[in-house]
Amino acid sequence: MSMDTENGTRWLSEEEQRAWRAHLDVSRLLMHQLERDLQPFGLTNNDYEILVNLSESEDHRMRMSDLATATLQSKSRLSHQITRMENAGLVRRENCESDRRGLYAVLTEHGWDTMRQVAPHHVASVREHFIDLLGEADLKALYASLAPVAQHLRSLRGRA
Amino acid sequence: MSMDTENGTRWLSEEEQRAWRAHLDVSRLLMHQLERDLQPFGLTNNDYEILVNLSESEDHRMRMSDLATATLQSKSRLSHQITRMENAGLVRRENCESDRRGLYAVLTEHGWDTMRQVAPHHVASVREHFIDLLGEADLKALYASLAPVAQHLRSLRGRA
DNA sequence: TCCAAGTGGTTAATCTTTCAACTTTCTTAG
DNA sequence: CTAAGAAAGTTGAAAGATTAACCACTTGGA
Repeated sequence: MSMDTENGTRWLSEEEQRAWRAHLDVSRLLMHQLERDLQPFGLTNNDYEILVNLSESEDHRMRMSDLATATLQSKSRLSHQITRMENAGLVRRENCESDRRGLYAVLTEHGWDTMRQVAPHHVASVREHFIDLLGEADLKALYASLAPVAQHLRSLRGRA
Repeated sequence: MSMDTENGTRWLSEEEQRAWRAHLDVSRLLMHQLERDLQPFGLTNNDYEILVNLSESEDHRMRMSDLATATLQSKSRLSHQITRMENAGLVRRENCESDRRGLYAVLTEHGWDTMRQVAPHHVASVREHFIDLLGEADLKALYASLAPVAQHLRSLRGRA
């Protein structure tokens, strides 16, 4: 059982380094590229993700908290974000009958139209820069590897 | 040759979606977690990455542009970032003899000490939340899959 | 019933990132 | 040798993100 140790630290092996850096680089470069591909439509990655979530929800609406959780943002950040999108006419806030503290973020007509127009381009972008560069076996393996990692990280999310 | 098409768009299959979302989730959750693990040392991921780059460079120094390229940041962002780190005493700017437009970012004593203190914790963090959750085969496969993607994306980086 | 603690969400202040404009120095075509 | 353009870097303002404090409503006991 090797320790690769000097003062007790297990540094990364060559191979581990390479995998780690590849993941890091891809994740940053990819976000950057997707952002650029959305730019012509006047949307950011963040905008788009929210549109997706609302589009896929019952009645095109979601409680602010749920949306925050789904998109991994803080309440505060989401609140600002929704304000901007509201100003852009993509969503509107609506209050919640059953819990008067609560609010829904609701897709507007314009938001829905935008979504329908942009989605195909976005998918194409994801394909071009990621999915289509991987074989089917790669995709399977990738998912199998990363799903547990995501699981682990999500469990840590609720904090200590 | 399936097209999975409706109006010509090749939507993602179940399997593709899953892989894609896994990658997305891991990359965001992971950055978030690493950031949190650096917090006790008063560093951000950004700070840390710059310290790493400088630490690994000849003479603990790097030209601003090279550092910007290496860390995938804009010149402007790096400039601000270095200013902050300069105020924190981690780096200093030094001008370049051979090209009088140029500047070096140089690690200070304090920057180097900080690096030596923090690195072991950071590596532990990377292991705990990523590397050690993957088998050796996973790591190999991951690298093999992602390296070409990174390559592709880097080639697009120089802009249109 | 009442109130203490918890939830849902916003707001203001602060920090970071982006965008566009600018200065200085270098390079190169003529 | 010189002028035009490119490269290196900075700057200030505007946009976005984070933090902490806050208000309004709910809930779960005593």
